[in-house]
Amino acid sequence: LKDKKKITINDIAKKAGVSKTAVSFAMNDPSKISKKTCEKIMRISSNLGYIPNPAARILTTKKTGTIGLLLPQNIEVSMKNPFLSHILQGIGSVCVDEGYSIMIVSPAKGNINKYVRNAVVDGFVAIGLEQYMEPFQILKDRNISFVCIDAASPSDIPTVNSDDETGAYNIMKHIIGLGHKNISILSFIPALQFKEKELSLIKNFRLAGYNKAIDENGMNKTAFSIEVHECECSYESGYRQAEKILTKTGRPTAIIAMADITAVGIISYCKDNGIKVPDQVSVCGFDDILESSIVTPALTTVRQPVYEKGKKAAQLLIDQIHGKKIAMHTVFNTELIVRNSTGRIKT
Amino acid sequence: LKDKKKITINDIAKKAGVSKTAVSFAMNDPSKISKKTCEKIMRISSNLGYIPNPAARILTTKKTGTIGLLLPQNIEVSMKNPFLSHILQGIGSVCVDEGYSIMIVSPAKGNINKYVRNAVVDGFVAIGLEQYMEPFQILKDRNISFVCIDAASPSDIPTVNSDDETGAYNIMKHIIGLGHKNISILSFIPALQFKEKELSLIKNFRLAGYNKAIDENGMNKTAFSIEVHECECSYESGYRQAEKILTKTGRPTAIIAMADITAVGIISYCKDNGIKVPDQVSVCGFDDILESSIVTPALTTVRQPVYEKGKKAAQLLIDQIHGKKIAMHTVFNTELIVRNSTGRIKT
DNA sequence: TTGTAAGCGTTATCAA
DNA sequence: TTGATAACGCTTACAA
Repeated sequence: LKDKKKITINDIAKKAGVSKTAVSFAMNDPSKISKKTCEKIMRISSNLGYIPNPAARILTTKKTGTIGLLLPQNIEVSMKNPFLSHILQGIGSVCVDEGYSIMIVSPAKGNINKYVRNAVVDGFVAIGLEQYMEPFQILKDRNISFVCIDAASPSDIPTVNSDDETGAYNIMKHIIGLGHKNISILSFIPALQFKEKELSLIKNFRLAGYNKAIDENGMNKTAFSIEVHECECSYESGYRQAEKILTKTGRPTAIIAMADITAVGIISYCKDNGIKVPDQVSVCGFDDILESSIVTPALTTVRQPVYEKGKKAAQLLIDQIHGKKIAMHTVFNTELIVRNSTGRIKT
Repeated sequence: LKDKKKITINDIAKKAGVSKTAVSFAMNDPSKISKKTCEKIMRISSNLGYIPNPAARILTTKKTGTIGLLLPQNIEVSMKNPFLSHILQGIGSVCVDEGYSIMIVSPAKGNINKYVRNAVVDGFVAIGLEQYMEPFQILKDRNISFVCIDAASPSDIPTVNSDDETGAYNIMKHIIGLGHKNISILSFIPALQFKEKELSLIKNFRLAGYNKAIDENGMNKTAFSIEVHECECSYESGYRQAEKILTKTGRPTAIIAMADITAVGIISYCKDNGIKVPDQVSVCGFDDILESSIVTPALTTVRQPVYEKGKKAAQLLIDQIHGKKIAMHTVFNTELIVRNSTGRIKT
């Protein structure tokens, strides 16, 4: 840690009375040297505890054996949403098979560009990264492979998405069908700065889906009172937002969250404050994470294959790194899951 | 991605008619060159989209700006336990402030040593890593800083632990106090291979705690029927284990899991199969994750400060990397949280 | 089979 | 303020 000097390939070569080449071969491709030499080298390097310097190796091989997961929100905030756990499980399932490690690259000290630049990875899976965002250009400049999840990069970059608009449409249709007209939507907080304007597309697709359901309903649009709030995707934020929304007069009879974990927070607030779900307020979400089926009442939501999205993105990325031809745009279907947190409006 | 050749510091130097040194200064410490030169260099490198090669930089600076999180189980399995989300949030909270990225280092292709060797990091936070395990020696050989969570490394390595024995003691005392005598314990699955023998200390500490409560109870030990099963820390495994345990004759009246997520899976199994918790079987866990207070009935458990453990470990690691003197062994207290999933045995 | 030597792309040293 | 030049530690043609 302190004094003990780091052992290098030179030390081993010297001690073994061979060249650096021999040592390198012994470590990487023993077939290229005699068994005897190899054994001697391995014995010595083992005794001295020689570990090849990873950075030096990467500098020449140009292979890191790790992929980056690029997140628009800082890691602490990101991990508050179990959505990310499922993404990570999906990515992980591929990495375990393919032999890659995962590096989480996200804003720190109010800056993400630096970390995108410096990450020692072979490629990135990026969540919610649009082409207007700075990291997008950095990845281009780095000339590195990447795959986008939940983004609409209409460029030469592979994307993995869910059919957000249809999912949103279906759940709003469900809510309207239950007679709700006073509805609060809990949307996302804009993450990375845009060069141009605000147009987080996943959010817009969902809003479009919600609106479509309202428009198609046949009723006069003015019959509805729809409010959109921005909310961090976390249990605590859902809880707090519920307090804000539900203590006002003229409170909504239904809350549609864009993330299940937010909806779970809302349900907890209701429980703690004697508000009956769904009798007094219907609550629903988006994702279908584990927590949604655990909570009581179980959450009505739009299921999207989160694990599969992570898995698909990672597989695409690694195939791309390996120089394979890959599909450019993958869209997964969603499914409306009706459980017990939504119900017909009481008159 | 394909042909477009990577732009290096040489390209910029040539184009700007300056030395590599000047370019390096412009990127890293503009105060060392004239404003005019700097601007010219920055303009050119911006136009060409120059990003310094991270590996090359690290090779000379010997600083990576990332810390490794070393997990004994593969990432997919590890992420099934929300425990890890909380650890990551804690580590993340420090990294956001200190400007570090996180790399997850875990077994892949049935091998972890390779990844521990090759990880480009400034240090590690290791979970459940005992000194008898191979990665421990690799970290030593790498001469790299590391901090262990949930391990008893009685060496010169800093550790962060909970008082597992007391926590386990308290919950077993609670269960015994409710009259239970036929009890199943769901322990961990051994992860990394040991050089010597199996002695995952966190597991042993907890078992010791459970046993202590039984011994102190004053009753004849033969009055008890205690079974210990090994179980992966996941919802699904809990669910499946519940099926195995609860469909046997002479089934236990109480199940003590060493992880909350396992207990949550058990409760779900019971719900799905008409087994009343806690009337027919009491269920409790360890950790106190978010899911434990969401599930119905809410889970009786031992709270340990998971987030704080991650935070503390990361802070210790980064302080150590920065050359500060740090505390060697941190132990957090636990707290028995009695909720509704445990109850007095029905006669 | 083994060794020499040339990169790899930075940063750091030290004159100029 | 600048710019050669020497590390940094490894891999890999190419020679021997």
